Amino acid sequence: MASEEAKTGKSMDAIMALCKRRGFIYQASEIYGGINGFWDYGPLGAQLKKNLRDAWWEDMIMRPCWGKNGPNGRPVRCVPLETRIIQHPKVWAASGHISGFNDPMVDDKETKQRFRADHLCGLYLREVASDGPPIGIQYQGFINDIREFRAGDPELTAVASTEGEALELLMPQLKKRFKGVDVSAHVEVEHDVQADIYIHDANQQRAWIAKLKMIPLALLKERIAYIKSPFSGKMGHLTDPRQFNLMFKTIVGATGTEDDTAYLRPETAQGVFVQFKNVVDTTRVKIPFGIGNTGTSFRNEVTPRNFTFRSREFEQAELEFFCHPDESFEWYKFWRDFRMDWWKSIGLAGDNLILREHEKDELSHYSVGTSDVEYRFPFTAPGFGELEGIAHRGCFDLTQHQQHSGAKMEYNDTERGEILPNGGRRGERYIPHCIEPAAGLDRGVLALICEAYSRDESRPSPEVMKFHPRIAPIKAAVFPLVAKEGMPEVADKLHAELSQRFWRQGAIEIDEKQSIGKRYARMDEAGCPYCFTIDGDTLTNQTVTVRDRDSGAQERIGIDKVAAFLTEKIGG
RNA sequence: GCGGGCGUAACUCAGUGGUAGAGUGACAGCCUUCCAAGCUGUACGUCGGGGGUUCGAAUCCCCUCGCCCGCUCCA
Repeated sequence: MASEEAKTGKSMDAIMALCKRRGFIYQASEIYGGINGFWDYGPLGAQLKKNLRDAWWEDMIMRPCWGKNGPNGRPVRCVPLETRIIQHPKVWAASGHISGFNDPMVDDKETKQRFRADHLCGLYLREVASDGPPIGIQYQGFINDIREFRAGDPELTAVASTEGEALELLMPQLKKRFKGVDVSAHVEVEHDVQADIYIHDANQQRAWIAKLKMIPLALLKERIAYIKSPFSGKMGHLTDPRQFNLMFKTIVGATGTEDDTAYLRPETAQGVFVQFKNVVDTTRVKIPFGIGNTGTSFRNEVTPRNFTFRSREFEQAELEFFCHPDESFEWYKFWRDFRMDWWKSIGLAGDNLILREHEKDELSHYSVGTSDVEYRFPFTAPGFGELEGIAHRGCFDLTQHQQHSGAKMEYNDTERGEILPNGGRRGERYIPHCIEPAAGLDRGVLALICEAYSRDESRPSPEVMKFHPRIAPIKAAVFPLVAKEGMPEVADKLHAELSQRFWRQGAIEIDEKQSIGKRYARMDEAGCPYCFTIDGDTLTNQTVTVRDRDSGAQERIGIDKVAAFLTEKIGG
């Protein structure tokens, strides 16, 4: 805790206490003891999150990139879409989520590649010296090699779902090792769980050298440190096999059985890919264009922790931006940079926000580029936690769905191809590439809260939530300095006027209870940026004081200028 | 998943076998002409939950749930 504060100046315990006390975030099902990995938003948190979601929607869909041109020199075009949490189970088979997340998985710690533990095949090389048929002298060299390996430890490994596949993958390596010996011709697949591999000497004498087997889970668990990673080729680079059940199962239909199993989506993106063809066919969009989709997703996180950071139910704001393959890298860079600017614009400016380009070996097999927008949360400091990933997904997803569903995902680009005699274009058919800026709204809210939280011991109310005015859940408060001499009536009138004008953006509060200092303090904790106070002078000269949350400074403005002042500060 | 810590009022916490407390906050009233001021009063407790030991459990024991931290992990 102490080190946490030293690094960010902020205590997560204090932030969580404030979130509870002021109604930003509550534990889900708290009166029943809570439920692991789920959190609810209180009134202020719900409004804060709505403001964040609205900001995303406005800046990504309604007026993409604040009206800036894309790398093609034309305005960025995006349309919204709303797809279901529950999709046909085949969607998740096509996307790879079911196979990827329902079986014991092993990761290569170095290359970050993950694979099913039961797909790890290994060649077990035997102790040739102890038994087995004699082998010609010309092979002495590799026999010595073989002796270096202990029986039972897979020497060569591959990831494949059948032995046939594994053999294909491993044979080139075997040939390399047994240079000059024709190994492949003498592979005998005995049955579908293992294969024996032989070599032949010059006299056609056969010698058994290895057994290819799926590595049993028990062995994997016990000897994981001694098994070479099929990716890095090094021992000790594989994690223990672990059961991942990241997909949330559910059953569709009132009388449904296991046969009616469906899944709650782990990401909103697949709904967009699945409807890509419909959007193209029915809305006159032209590539390049984006499809945005916000909504709730579910993952059975292995370790939900760090307040709301890794919740099992969370909301995403994802844009799938489709473009021609040749232009995809330009768009990738464009979106990466814009998304960084966007987070800065709503208050995450400064050293706590970074853009991190993934290393090559960190990338998914289909991605040519991925960046994370990361925030230094108090609980990640001095490190950072991911807010948004901007991924170049290539044509992977559309291709997967084309293969699994049989639906053509090709786009007919009528602005490309050779020029025809009539001046038109022949057109070009291709599966578009996709750039995906995928933001976590709940993580965004948490980052905004952490960034906003500040303590100033010199103030009578030390805790202040310094939200950017655009996302602050309470936009303004109106106070009569004292609850008499006609001030409450003037305050009521101003409050009604401001509410009428700004209700879309957030709450406008009014408060006449207790001392003025206490009322300012309450608003500081809630993150309300501006307080307007009606005092004795108001009654004579029609001015009010505006108190700035962050500085505590006051200025006087005409009561009829308050709405204009707020418009300038909070937009709208 | 492993290890450690914690769980008592809305918040922060005291209470280690004998009548559940304090400060803050909230609410109401008085007062108050700019920063959690003062006075009076009020409300708020499954002591995380369940079981056990005991004449008696917030307190001791067992189980369980939740949160935090470290390791691990985060497609």
